[in-house]
Amino acid sequence: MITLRHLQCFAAVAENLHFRKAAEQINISQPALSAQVSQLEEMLGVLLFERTRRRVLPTPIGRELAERANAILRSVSDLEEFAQGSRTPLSGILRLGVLPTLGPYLLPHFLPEMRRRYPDLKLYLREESADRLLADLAAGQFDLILMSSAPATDQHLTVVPLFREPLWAVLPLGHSLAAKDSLAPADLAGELLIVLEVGDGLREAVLSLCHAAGSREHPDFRATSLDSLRQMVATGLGATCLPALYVDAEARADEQVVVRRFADPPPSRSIDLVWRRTSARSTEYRLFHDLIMRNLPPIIFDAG
Amino acid sequence: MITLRHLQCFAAVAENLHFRKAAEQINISQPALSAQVSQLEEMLGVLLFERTRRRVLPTPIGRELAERANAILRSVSDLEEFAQGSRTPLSGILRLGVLPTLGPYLLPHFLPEMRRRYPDLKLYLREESADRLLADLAAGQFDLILMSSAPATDQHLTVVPLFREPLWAVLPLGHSLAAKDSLAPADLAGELLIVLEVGDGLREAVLSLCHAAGSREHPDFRATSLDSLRQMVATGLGATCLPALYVDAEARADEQVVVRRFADPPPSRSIDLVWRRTSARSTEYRLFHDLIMRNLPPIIFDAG
DNA sequence: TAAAAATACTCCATAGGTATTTTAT
DNA sequence: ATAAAATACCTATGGAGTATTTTTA
Repeated sequence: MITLRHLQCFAAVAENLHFRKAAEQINISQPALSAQVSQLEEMLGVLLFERTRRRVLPTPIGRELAERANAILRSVSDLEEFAQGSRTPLSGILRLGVLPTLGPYLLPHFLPEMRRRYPDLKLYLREESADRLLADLAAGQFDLILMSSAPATDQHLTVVPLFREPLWAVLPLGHSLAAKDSLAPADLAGELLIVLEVGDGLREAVLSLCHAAGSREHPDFRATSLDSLRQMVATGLGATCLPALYVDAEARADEQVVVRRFADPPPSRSIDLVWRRTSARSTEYRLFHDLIMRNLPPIIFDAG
Repeated sequence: MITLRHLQCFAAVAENLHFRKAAEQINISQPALSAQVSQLEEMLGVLLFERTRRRVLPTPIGRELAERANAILRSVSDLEEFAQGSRTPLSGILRLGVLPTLGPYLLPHFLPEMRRRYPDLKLYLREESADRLLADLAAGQFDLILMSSAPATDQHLTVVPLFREPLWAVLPLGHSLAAKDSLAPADLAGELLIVLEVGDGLREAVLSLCHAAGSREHPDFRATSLDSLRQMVATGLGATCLPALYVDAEARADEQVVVRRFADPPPSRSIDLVWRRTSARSTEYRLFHDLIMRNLPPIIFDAG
């Protein structure tokens, strides 16, 4: 079997065109070097050098192979160097999974600082439902996920709470509740609330709010995205609750709907950062956590 | 030191995501495999896999490094394969040195068959003077040279005579000797012959002809290429002798000059194939020799 | 004769094997 | 209890060293 040692010896001789000098260069004895080179020639079935006592010359094949050997040795050095470089925190590739109702509204807040502080980090982003996020994290498709209400008891996971994201009431224009500055849950009594089709923390939070307030899920309409939810409210189908980061980014400027906050404590969903307990780079993920927290807009208050 | 074995073991685990299966794949025991992988992790200072008893997952760095490791292993296989392939005769690179007064007129004769029979041969051609050819052959810049009157006594060289190339007389239009069908050297008595500036067998042959015939080198003009020699004859500066392959290719069709052959035996220069005695591939060079000889035009007669 | 590579030989590092333990579900 | 990887320990291959021989200019 060919070893890197063979290639290293071969390359040294090809460079120095002299066995003794080559041996010195790589700090082995000349006989050891000779042995490696002849062994390589034996294995390849090819004469690599013309040897005369005066000079050592690579054969035509030897020249070609020397180039290839050097390329291989360089690749190995590169690999080592890459591994070395990867030890600097938050560099290399990080595959982050995130909820579709969270990613587009949270990420813009911290990505600028992330790029500034960790320019060597390549963030691969994919949006998935909560179920998929957990499954793909477990399967090794994600390194890290951002989700709502992560299962705190799973022994395989490390779950770090980030914050609670408040919900805001979103009403059609001219709705009677629009007159109030802030709402209590009970104000929603009797309302029909449009909720999301699939659960990602929002549906659950809104439903529990309904339960507390004596309001009901709209029997005919469900939405599959926050944008469509807002559109449906705008067309007067009913009211809904939307998460603060979304409201901040998209809904506040929409003049077709009215946005009202809840009186403290508002309904909210929890947002967590989750990784496999066995994952290396936990310390890096903590840095990631800190970076997100530093960049939260004032609309968010801390986890509790 | 990282070895290919390390990379092979690492790649196998990255592929199988299972130590025992990976060990089977590369025919070693599972503990040996584990040892190699942890040793590699130790050396790189990086965790390559997350190990749980249920599953083995590459870390982000591990994924990147696995790709690199695979690339390296592929390169090594390629190298071996290349060496294997190079054992077919006359394939790969062959650096051929040739005289400027010979190459352009001889090569077209055998290159077609060469390409046909040895399509994998890459012929690197460079034209140099005889001195340079010998020096660069000795220095390993050429694998093989085609020259005239190679030094037969040099112990470092293998010299194989190819053929003798006859010289033809080339005269200005209307020259008195143009009336004769073939010339004897003595016919040139009193003529002024234009000769080449540098020696590559031609100058010497022509000068010895002069000596025998009682003619003289032209005192005012010398040429540095066969084409300029012919031009100078065409402008009436004097007569000259040109080698058969050149005459065949270029001078015969020139209506500005008259070409006349010499009676047997004509003046001629010897053409030899030369390589370093220590060179591998001697048998290939013999094949090269045979191929040239098979493709000589009738104008040439064999070496003797 | 001298300079360089190849050979002879000895030694030891380590890759690899078998048996066993550890670990986590 | 089980499945998988890690650990312990032993063996033997072969890489590397020193001393010497061979080769050829």
